[in-house]
Amino acid sequence: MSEEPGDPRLIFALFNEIGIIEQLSRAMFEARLPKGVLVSHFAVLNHLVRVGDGRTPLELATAFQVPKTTLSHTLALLEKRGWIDMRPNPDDKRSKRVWITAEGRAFREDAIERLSPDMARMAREPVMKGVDSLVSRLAEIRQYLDGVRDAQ
Amino acid sequence: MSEEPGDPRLIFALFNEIGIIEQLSRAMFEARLPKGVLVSHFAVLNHLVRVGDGRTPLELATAFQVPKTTLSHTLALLEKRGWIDMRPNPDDKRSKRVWITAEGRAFREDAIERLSPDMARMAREPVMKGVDSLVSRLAEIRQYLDGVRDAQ
DNA sequence: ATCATATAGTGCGATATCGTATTAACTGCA
DNA sequence: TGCAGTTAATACGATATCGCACTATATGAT
Repeated sequence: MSEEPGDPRLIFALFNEIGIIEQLSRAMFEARLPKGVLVSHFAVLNHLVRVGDGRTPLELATAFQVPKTTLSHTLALLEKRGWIDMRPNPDDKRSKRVWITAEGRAFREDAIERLSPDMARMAREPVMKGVDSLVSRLAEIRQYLDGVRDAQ
Repeated sequence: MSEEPGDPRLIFALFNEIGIIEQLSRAMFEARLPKGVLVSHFAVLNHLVRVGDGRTPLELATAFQVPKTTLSHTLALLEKRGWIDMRPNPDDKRSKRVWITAEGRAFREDAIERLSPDMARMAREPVMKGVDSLVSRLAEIRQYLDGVRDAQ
């Protein structure tokens, strides 16, 4: 009656494919972004627009699942470039809140313009057919992994 | 008659999920590996065993889709730790061939032992049901991206 | 055979990522 | 209220990643 257990090697294979695709997509994105701008930079700005700004650094680190020191570094860079403002968090004096500036928004829009042709081209490829269910599937796995991690 | 084009935002979402899962899985793997050993180190040793050693550094860099300077750095570390040998390539005096040592094999086996319980546990999770078709799907996309990249 | 061009690997410098430790502020309980 | 333990952010140091440039060697055209 119990479920047939899957092959552990398939889990290895899954993360292997994901690692290589991550590598390829990152290289592809960064080839389109202006020199010196990495996906990690763009991702923060994009998140601030899509999810809304006024987040704390820790909230952002959790969202991206990166150590908070990594995010601290990224935020310092974005602030130096004038793309975000970090202001004190009135609710917690240890903390801050991150706001995207007009320049940050403009940069993000420009970056999306640069990336869109590739995205649109890929979206038309037969290999991407039914990608919505693939994304759902990956989202489930991501949520599961999130949960496992939090449980540690 | 033409195919309905997919939504470019789904492609963004796809790479976003993949990026986060990569981050999570890497953190999880590295938590199990001995201190100072990264997934990038393990991946090279694993590849040398699975695909066979005697590869050139460039072949390895291509397999992992990382810049050759990155791999050069990794190989230097693995050699310093005694896990690989780099010998001249008799077919091309510019080049080298990479051989895994007995210590390298032993380390890889030990690493797999450390990782296996997690893999086995995940393989039993309902969320991983049908993961074989997911892996196939990702492999197709990876191959497509490889091709696009080579065409540049 | 010569030479222009391409390729394999690495040195170097810039930056990213991450773990550890530190500081300041918060929280909960005596 | 006071204090112990927790938490948010960051400084710092170690290492990873990557682009650029360089050297040695290979290749292909004449």
